[in-house]
Amino acid sequence: MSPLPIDVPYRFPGTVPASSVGVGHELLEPGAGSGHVVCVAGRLMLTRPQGKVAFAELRDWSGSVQLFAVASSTDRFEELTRLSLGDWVGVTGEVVRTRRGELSVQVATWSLLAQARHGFGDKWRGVHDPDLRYRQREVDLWANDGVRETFLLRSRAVASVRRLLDERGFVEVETPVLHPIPGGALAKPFVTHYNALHADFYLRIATELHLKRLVIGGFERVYEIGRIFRNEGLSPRHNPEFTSVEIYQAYADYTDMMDLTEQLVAGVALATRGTTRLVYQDRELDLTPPWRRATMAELIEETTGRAVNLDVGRDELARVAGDLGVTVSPSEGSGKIMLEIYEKTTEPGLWGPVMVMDYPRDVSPLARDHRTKAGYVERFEPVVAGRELGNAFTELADPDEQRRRLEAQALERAAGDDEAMVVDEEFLRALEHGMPPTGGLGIGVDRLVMLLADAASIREVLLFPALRPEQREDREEPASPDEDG
RNA sequence: GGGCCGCUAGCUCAUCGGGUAGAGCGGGGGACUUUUAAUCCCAAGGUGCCGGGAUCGAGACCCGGGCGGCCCA
Repeated sequence: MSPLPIDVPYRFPGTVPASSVGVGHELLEPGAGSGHVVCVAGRLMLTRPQGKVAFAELRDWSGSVQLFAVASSTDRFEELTRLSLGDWVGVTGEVVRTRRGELSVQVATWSLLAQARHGFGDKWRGVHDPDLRYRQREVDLWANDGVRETFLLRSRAVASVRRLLDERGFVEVETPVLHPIPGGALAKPFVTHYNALHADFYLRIATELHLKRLVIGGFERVYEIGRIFRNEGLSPRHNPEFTSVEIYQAYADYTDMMDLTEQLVAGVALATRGTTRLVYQDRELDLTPPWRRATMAELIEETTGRAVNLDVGRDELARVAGDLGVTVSPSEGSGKIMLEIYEKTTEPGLWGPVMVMDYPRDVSPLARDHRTKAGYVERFEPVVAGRELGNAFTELADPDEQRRRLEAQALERAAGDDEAMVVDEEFLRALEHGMPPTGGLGIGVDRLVMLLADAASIREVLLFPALRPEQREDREEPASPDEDG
């Protein structure tokens, strides 16, 4: 490429959005000028030089507008026609309509704002290689239609979650990401080292325990939107770091959280898509409240025709699991077997939305015993399109019972379950100060956005999804990081 | 970890019953005073992911590895 003399200005003030240029000029006749001079800036995405005139599509965040340049009236015309696709320019000129009727900015003066040394893929087909799209999202955003709209939708979805919760009197907080012991969920953590404390710490696997401590501290309605880290595999539905919103409401139980779930999800759908009746992966999905509510046992029986519940006993559960092709290890108790049967046979086929209620107690160490059903807890998961969108309980507030549950977890951990919880004395001490009856709800923000954006893969809704580090042959291995001197 | 699919020019993709590689776009040069993925002309651009193997001959076939996608664990 012939290097152009670059004299990039420090600022290019006074621009208007490209998509707004035509506003007020709808009646401009083909071939006519408006007398109205505007500044626009963005990238050149198409160029059509024609000798002594030239056309280009200038695209900015808002959309695009055609640039029209004429050798006799455009500053440095020849230089302008030598620009490459992807170059950033700022132009000043009159709003006109060309003879063919295209509303345009007729360039009078212009500045090169940045050069694009690399292309943005095929100008018609963009880039398709998933690795390239995710690794170089800055390219994907320009090359492929719809990508920026997805992330704009995500931004609006998160904003509407905040607005809906704020309207209901919830207070947004931020709690630590680095935890001395992992807690609040059954998951493997990432480990890091805290130099100042000479101790290993864990990236949080949930925000649950700190938020409950805030309820104990008097935050009766509290929530946190934040990044969660789980040291597990990558898949089209899983990214090791993802975003959750966890919500706690004092004096409420899980039925209240079901109401809140419906209202929240439907509200976000309305705010971002204008409707609660969506299409997800070519299938209708109606998020309009109220959603169906059914127990796990009912749903398993609907799907399999078999009675799967804690009353039938472990041996019978294990037998049914075998019949259904679900493998069970000898160490698993009734609750775990029931959950596995549900997850293997029933959940993937639940299109929903449906509130799946009443989980076995021994797989739910933070939820309160069901008020009428022995062995179960008051817990539900909202399930949409065959996967859980969240998780919610009537929270366990009794410190003695919580200690027993955590000690049981610790035994399972000692027996080799590295997703089991550990006893968190700080949390237990907080519970001893008294937590009122409380409902808690967590929603996976990424999965919610997938539904709204009709995205099949979580990577489509994460700007920079987790990827293996890029192999660079032209670069040495990074030296070990220096200790802070 | 297992199965299936893929990896060819900067991008998107072809090619073939094994005979040493093509197009469009982009980038470079040129023509063009109203284009809309402008058009036309010219030239450049490839260790066919890497490494082995059978073959007179492999990008194609076989084996191993790498990376990616999907499915399963």
